[in-house]
Amino acid sequence: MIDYRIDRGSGVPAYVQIVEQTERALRMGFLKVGDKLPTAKEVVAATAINPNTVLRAYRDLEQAGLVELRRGLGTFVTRSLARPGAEDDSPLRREVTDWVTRARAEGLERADVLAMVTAALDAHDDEHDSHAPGRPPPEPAR
Amino acid sequence: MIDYRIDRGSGVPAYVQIVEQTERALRMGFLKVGDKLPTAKEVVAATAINPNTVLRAYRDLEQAGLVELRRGLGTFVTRSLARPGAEDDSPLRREVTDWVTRARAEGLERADVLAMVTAALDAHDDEHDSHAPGRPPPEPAR
Amino acid sequence: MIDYRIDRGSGVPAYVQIVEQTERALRMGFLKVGDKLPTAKEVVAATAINPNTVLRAYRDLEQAGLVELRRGLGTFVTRSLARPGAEDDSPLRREVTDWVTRARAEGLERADVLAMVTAALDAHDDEHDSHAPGRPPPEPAR
Amino acid sequence: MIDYRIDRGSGVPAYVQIVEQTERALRMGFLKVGDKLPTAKEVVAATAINPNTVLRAYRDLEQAGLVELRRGLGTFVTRSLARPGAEDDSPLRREVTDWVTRARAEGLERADVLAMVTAALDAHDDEHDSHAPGRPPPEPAR
DNA sequence: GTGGTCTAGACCACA
DNA sequence: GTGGTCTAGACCACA
Repeated sequence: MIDYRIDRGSGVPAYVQIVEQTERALRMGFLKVGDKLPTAKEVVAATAINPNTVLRAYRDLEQAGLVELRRGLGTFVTRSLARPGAEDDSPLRREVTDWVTRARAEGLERADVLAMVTAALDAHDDEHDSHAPGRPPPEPAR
Repeated sequence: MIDYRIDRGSGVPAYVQIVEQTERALRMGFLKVGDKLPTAKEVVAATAINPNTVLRAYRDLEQAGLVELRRGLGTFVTRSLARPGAEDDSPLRREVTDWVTRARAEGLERADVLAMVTAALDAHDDEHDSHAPGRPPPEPAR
Repeated sequence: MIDYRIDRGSGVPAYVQIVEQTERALRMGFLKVGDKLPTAKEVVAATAINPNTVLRAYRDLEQAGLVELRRGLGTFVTRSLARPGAEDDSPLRREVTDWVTRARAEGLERADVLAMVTAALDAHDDEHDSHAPGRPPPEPAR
Repeated sequence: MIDYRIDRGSGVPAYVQIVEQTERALRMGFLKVGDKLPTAKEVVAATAINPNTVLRAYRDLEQAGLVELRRGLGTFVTRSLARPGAEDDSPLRREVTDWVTRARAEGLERADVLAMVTAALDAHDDEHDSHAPGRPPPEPAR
């Protein structure tokens, strides 16, 4: 069962953190179609956030077509975001695991690692089609 | 000069996005001590957000000891977060650039790439000291 | 400006009523792209429902791509649902106005009128393609 | 036998949908005094909702004086809502059937048709007695 | 001033 | 028991 962690000091709304963590789990295949998300009550017990906030996140996921809230039953995954290439035993996965291990061993913090990857993504997307999926295009000035 | 990109619709407050992007640039050494941040006016022109929002972010950065707001002059970096190991020409950088290129070539989206790295970080930190810097510790249940 | 009316005894959630009334106004062209919806405060003054409930409705409309919530500014229509054929001066409009007038004159209640139209729609859609847009297909038994 | 269709996703509670559909059938004369409603079991088979939900709706209809629940026998219509003017072969019925056919032929969706009729009703009732039966009076501001 | 998040708590819908 | 709506109120983000 997915284990949400809410970082209360990050400035990112709690419900956004739940949505993001759920989407990541879907992309990684950690959550599959039919899987049950934790009940609001369980999330409350684990994270000390309010059940309304959990439901707000689940509703957003529902409107994104990823889960279904069934009253009296629970919340269930209805769509996968799993990617070929991101499986547990794929070469890319093995490589990144290895790379992260070395980065951490060299003393880099979690934030350093994410900064390096983000920088690599930015550099890549600037060189290629800048409207690659996932990177928000620059906002036009109004 | 750092080029902020605000993703309205991400749910993350605009000022948080500015702070995060600035910190990443500091970690990567893209911004160095003495460098000038864009003026609020320039950011407004580039992102269509309100100058107050930019100043809010700069004040947060100032309180974190990273920049200094000099009235009438601008905002300047006062502390580096650059890491040995994250330099432009370090092996880790070359490897991650290469890895990202291959991941993108295999059709993975930006979000997939970030999900894979986050998963690798989570797995690593769970195996080692789970209170590694940067990863918020689990909240205690109340 | 659109004038919401909440029927508290209908069993239909208040936020759904706001969403439905807004969509109807968009379909009729009563609301156009760029138009401002009433502020939450104004709706509260007019309907005695809670501002959170209004915002819940506006958020749903935003996720449907119909409006944009701009903090500090208000909520604005971003997409029209206006239909050729439904304009104020179209033959269909004139005919239905006339028909409603006669139905009411014969003593039929609002609910009777809606029941007759719904019945006519059901009959029509059963004869033609039953998956015509707007009518939910029968749910498969599980 | 009346054929209930539950639109999950409409935001309208399932039991309200059953009540509304039953009332419409009574207004149209599709259901007459003495007619039997489907058993909860039959509705469950057709709609995949829980029998308790069906019973909840039937109890509401009973309290409205429209049906009677007879233990072991079933649920029976005890009162008609049929209206002169709404019969199958009335001029108003023929006209609305014709009008709906043309509206659909012009590409209008079910929701467009209902929006047009609702707009016509609103316009009519605003001009005449605004407390016409069936339209909820405006809520007084608090 | 306008929208946004979050909470606690009441009550409801559904299984 | 699980999700859903609504409220009042506190505090925040943004213009």
